[in-house]
Amino acid sequence: MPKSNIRTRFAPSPTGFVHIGSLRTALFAFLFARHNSGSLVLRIEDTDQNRFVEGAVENLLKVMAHMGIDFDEGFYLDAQGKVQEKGSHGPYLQSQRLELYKKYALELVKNGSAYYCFCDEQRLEEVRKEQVALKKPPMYDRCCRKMLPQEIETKLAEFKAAGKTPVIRQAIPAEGQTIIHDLVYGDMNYDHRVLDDQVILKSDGFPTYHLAVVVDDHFMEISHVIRGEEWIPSTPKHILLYQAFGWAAPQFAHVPLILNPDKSKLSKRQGDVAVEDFLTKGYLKEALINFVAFLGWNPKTDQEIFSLEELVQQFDLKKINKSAAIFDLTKLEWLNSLYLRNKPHRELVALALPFWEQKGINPQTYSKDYLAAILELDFSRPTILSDLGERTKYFFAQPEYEKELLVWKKSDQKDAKDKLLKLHDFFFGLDDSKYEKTALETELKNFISENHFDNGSVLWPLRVCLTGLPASPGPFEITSTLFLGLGKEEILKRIKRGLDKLE
RNA sequence: GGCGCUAUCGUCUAAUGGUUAGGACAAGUGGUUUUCAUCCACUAAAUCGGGGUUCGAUUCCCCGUAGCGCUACCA
Repeated sequence: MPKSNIRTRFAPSPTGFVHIGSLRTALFAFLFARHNSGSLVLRIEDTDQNRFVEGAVENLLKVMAHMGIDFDEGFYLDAQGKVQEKGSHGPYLQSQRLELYKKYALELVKNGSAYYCFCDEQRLEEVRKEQVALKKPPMYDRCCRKMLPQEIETKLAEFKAAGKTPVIRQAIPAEGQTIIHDLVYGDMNYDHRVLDDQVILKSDGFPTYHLAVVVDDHFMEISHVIRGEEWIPSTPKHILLYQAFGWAAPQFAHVPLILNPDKSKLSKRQGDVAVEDFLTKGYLKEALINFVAFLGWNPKTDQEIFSLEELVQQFDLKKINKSAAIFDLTKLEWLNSLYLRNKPHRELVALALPFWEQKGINPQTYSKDYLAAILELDFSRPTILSDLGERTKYFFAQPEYEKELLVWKKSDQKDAKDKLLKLHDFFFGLDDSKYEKTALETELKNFISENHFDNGSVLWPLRVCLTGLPASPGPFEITSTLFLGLGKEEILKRIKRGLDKLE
């Protein structure tokens, strides 16, 4: 596929799980790249050594691949499931780019856009305390920025002798302002006086986000930065860094936050935020993608159901809205049930296997046709797959239930027993060829009308002794399906069991 | 505290300088049905407040209010 010059990236930190917000940012970047025939780069921002989680990249790749999001550069999983790197702008792991950051931090020091800071944590803390007490915004007081060249030399030597490394801070211009031209939010103006002299190179030799993101986006030739709204306040610092380097800044598109139902920033604590959690609960990737895409974006039409391909076709940064969206599960559940209902049942079997196994059922011992048939008649019910095992367990084993359940609301125990007896005879005498669903329905309905029975008086007890449940799919389809999987004997056995209960 | 962003039914959102402010989910009611679900029909539900500009503002501007974000050698 011919590529345009549009290059965007997804740059998560390796926290070990994929946050719903991350998924949405990744999705938007992916959609934007694909819609414009651009490239999508995956970069891992592991500059905080304390945060690195083993296996995080592998997990991320797995989840993204499952969701249908793939990257042109960065990392991928090989046939053995091992993490591999690809692309001509690497390395794509920030911890492997340390020399680069250091080099460019020093370049800024040389041209006066950054400076060494020798202040220790204790002093910074005191300054901060004082400022807060005076109700002033807590910012670095730029103490080291005023140092003379000789002082700096002395301090540097002192630090070296003590085996310490000073940090490097960005020197924000004292005056003026920086305007962000955001593709989503429009123009935003920041006065330089409110910008802090941020640390850009830490004493452990790692860069902070601000330096790393600028250096990497520049050298990875990123044309569009798509990231969360929480980054807006530090964007002017990034723009200033680009200027200090003499580099052209990319375009910025900040996307609105996703909120908890209580309107705080979506976080763990308040329920699941990890994509993996939704997947293990049995949410379909299609539903998740569709749902997450509509958090902060919509096509400006009435269409609500979108495949990933359709999203790629219609995606437009201009259609992203500015206000944060609450992450409310009810619509996800609806979407999920919709996708579940529309999914080919044979395809669903593979997805359903683990949920049966959870219930102690071994689905492998049954035919695929039977499993598919079970899903087919269960399909109008579930919103997620996780309760599938519980709901369909009567297809695998005799159900347990109270005898009272056998009695239809408009009938009595004696009648129930009578009907079950007649049903037993009916099924006993029914030819195997008549167990097909529609044929069975015709036969049973004839049987009922010929005998002048009420539908309910017959169908209710039948349904109950087959399922043991107060609510289930219809009796014709259940009987027919049971016949397919467990045979006529099992049906007769369950009716007999109902009769025994009524003795 | 400072800076910034945001503001339409409960939720996701559409629309417009003049409309009965639209759709979807959820809710409620009714129909279909042996049960639940599905399906169908219907109902209720919103422009944060105050000022401007204008013949006319929900829409444009200002102020306020509220919510949120940022304010680390985290990202």
